[in-house]
Amino acid sequence: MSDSCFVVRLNRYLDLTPTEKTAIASLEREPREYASGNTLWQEGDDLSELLIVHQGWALSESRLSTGKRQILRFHFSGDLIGASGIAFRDAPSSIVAATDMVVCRFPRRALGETFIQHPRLAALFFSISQMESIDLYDRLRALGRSEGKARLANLFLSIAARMRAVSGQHNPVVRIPLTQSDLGDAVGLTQVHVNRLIRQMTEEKLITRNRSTVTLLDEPRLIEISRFIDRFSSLDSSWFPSPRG
Amino acid sequence: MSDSCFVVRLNRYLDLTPTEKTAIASLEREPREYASGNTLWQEGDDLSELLIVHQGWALSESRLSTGKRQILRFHFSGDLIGASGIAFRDAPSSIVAATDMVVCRFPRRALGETFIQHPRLAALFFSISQMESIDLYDRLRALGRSEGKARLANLFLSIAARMRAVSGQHNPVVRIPLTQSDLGDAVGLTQVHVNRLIRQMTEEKLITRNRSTVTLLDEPRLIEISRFIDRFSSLDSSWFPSPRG
DNA sequence: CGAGCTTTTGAATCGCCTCAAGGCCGGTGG
DNA sequence: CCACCGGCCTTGAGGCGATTCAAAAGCTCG
Repeated sequence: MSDSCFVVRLNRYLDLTPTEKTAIASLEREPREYASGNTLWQEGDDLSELLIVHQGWALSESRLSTGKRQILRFHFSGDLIGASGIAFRDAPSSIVAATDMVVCRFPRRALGETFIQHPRLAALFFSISQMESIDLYDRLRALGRSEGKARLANLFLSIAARMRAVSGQHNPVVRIPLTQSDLGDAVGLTQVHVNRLIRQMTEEKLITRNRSTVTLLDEPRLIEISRFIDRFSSLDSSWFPSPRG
Repeated sequence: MSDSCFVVRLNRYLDLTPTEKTAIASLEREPREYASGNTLWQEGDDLSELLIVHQGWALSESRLSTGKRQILRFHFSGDLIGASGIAFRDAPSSIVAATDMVVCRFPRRALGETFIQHPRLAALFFSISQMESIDLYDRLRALGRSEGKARLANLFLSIAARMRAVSGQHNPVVRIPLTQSDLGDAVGLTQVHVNRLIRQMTEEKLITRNRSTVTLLDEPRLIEISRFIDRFSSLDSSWFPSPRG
């Protein structure tokens, strides 16, 4: 049996034992497909399952009663979706497919069993969730304390960093299947202003963008503008319990 | 031995067994004191210990190279500080005492042992960290998609909600030992503008503020303005493993 | 009582928003 | 095969929210 995408993802941070791999793989239920634009679940829905992204992109978003939307996070291959709702019964945000997707389901109750049988995996889950918190810190700082151009630069760099961590390649061309509206809702700007900023950044030879690809032309300057810090490179597992089995 | 403040905090979400309580309490090392304004650690410092707030307020902050500051989180009694840095060796943010404080230290390695011995506690740690992620989602939404007055209203309400969850009391007067600069750095506004907004909100009889207390005069309207959602009331532990010992 | 914070207030400016209209491009149906 | 339609992108004009700079007026503590 070939490794599931979740195993591949977790294995990036830790050398999983065969037992651990089997344990994780056995949690994944049959995959399900969603077409681009579909809603996987909505804010407030009751969550009995978590999802693991097999293929495609999803984004979690939340709407204000004014109709405005904030995009909270992007989910790529190997990401666990819904963990942030595990402390509550209800989903804190909606999940929407940004491209066609394949996701595996993962029963929520199974998580408890995993915590007992595989403390090292529990530690890994905990660590990954902390990495995501740090990612949120960085975005908070970007939204709170930097202007439009820097916010966009930060967004492009952080998406690129995550994609590159998965692919292992360092390509200046990044596939970002988002409209200008989406970008705006992610960084707290209007679509119109995103358009103007992208034009400016193009004139300054920082990036180019067409359709769903963004090319990072001048990464050093993008990093300088946005004070981007790449967090996703390594994980400190020195405090983890030792593996079983 | 009386319950440590960390036990009290965790016990709010789960009925801890005596064994679990002992396990947690034994992790806490001798307390240490910090005066208001002191820095407990700085962005980039090597973290070998986590801290638990015994008394007082701390805030985690991060500085841009422009000198601007973003306050990322507030830490109250019972909060675990530094978990977000556990995935890495280095602290992602600085911690500063907002009042005089007493904190207990908690060796990072001990966390691994706890995960083995007490899977239910591991699940609880995981859940609490997810609650904090959701809190970050809410702040991200506030910073990205609402204007100044709503951001401040949101901040005041969320601090009040957390304080009330600890105290069990519902008092309109909330002690918030922060300057206008601090408030600005938390919600992404300048001190000057925070001042003007507070004056407006005072004129509209939404709040009053002097020194380090804020009085919430009209909570329904504050909630309406800011679309505040109180997340910290309950925890879903239905998926937790059963207790040992 | 003075030093050093915090707060208050004004004036000018800028970043971003809203409203609005038009252009592009791909897909669908006649 | 072309006409049309709906999403997306582009661009302009005007306005508002928030910033910067600046200066003065409390507070608090030694």
